[in-house]
Amino acid sequence: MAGRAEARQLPTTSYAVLGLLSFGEMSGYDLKQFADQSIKYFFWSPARSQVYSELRRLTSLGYVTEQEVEQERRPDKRLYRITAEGQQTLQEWLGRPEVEPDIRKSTFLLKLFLGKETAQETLIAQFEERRRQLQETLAQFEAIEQRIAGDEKFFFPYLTLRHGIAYARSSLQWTEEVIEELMGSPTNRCDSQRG
Amino acid sequence: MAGRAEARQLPTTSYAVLGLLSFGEMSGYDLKQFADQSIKYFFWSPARSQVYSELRRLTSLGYVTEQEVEQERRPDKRLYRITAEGQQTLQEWLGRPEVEPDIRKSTFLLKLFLGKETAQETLIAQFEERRRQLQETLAQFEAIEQRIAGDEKFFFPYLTLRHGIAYARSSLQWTEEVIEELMGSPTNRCDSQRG
DNA sequence: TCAGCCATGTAATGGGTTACATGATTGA
DNA sequence: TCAATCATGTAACCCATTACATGGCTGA
Repeated sequence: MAGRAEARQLPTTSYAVLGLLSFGEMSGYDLKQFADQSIKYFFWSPARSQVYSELRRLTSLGYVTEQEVEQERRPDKRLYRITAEGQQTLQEWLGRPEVEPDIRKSTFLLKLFLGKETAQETLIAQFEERRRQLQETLAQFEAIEQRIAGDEKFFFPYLTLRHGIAYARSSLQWTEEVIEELMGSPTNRCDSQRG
Repeated sequence: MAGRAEARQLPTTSYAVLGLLSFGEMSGYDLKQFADQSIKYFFWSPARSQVYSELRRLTSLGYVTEQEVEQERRPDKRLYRITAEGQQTLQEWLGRPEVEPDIRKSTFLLKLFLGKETAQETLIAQFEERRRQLQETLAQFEAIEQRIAGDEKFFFPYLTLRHGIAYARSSLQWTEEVIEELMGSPTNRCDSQRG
């Protein structure tokens, strides 16, 4: 079953799921929660339905096995465990030398790019909201940092966290600089309200 | 035609196209090139086919008009121009107060998160490649900066560029710190080759 | 009583990519 | 001669989201 020859390559998302399962046996529900507390910040926050269909695919490929668990006071669940073949597939992927560039989608920066079409007060208000969000994120990250810093078990997650913190700080600084610039120039460039 | 009542809301990508057209009349081909030199870095690098289908949609909604242009030494082309209704739709979108969080997808950080499954030399090699890419990007950005700094016409694009530069620098610094840490600890944490 | 957690799924839709298709002109 | 640029499109595929569907337990 699942001979490796016909293996058309998997989407990155599949490796993400496989990777999360390398931390231990989980249900689909657990997996979604785990993702939302970790890789969501730099990779992926899956829809519930996708988690379950992804797990079915990995099962059919022989990369994970499922085990039904009956519970009394909770709905029954299925626990998924990575197989040796899954481990091997995961490590092969991790070991590939190419480094793919990041994908980013920032509606905020898109709107800024088109800022000439926007009223200045509106833009400033959006920047202030952005600043608030960044401060919130940064605070969350720093709280997590305190919990896991120095813990060998979370060494690699900790490194990604530090990346997030560095980004939040630098982005925050840029935000504050731009707010000052926008406020310092009283309606100088284009008051483009024509509607 | 295109009464606004039935307007089910557009995907962000449509506003991106509309926004690029607010810089002036263009063909689909031009638009793709423009995107690849600007918003690609923080929002979107479209497939050719998507550009054309997006333009057809905007045309059918009345937000842009197309004009066929015959050329002698080049294939004929269609030039697209934003309409007053398109302008209005764009500005309405730009003016919305909510600030959507960014979406990021970094395969690199995902692999780092799962670093316990990876051989240390492999990880270091990937980091060095990452550093190289970041240096390259940074150099490109700084070259663009020299071209457009101070130009009123590109004030808002310039702000987004500065964001990109700040990010590249901070990310580069983090990268170098981690490389040193990974090299400084000679195979200390988990030599996890079990395959 | 009511929100929120636990737990899993199906169906419909659509955004976006890849592959396929065409073909003239320009410059190395 | 061969690659690159200019220029537009169709068809197939699929990843991913949203909406719909179910239902018991826990704690405020």
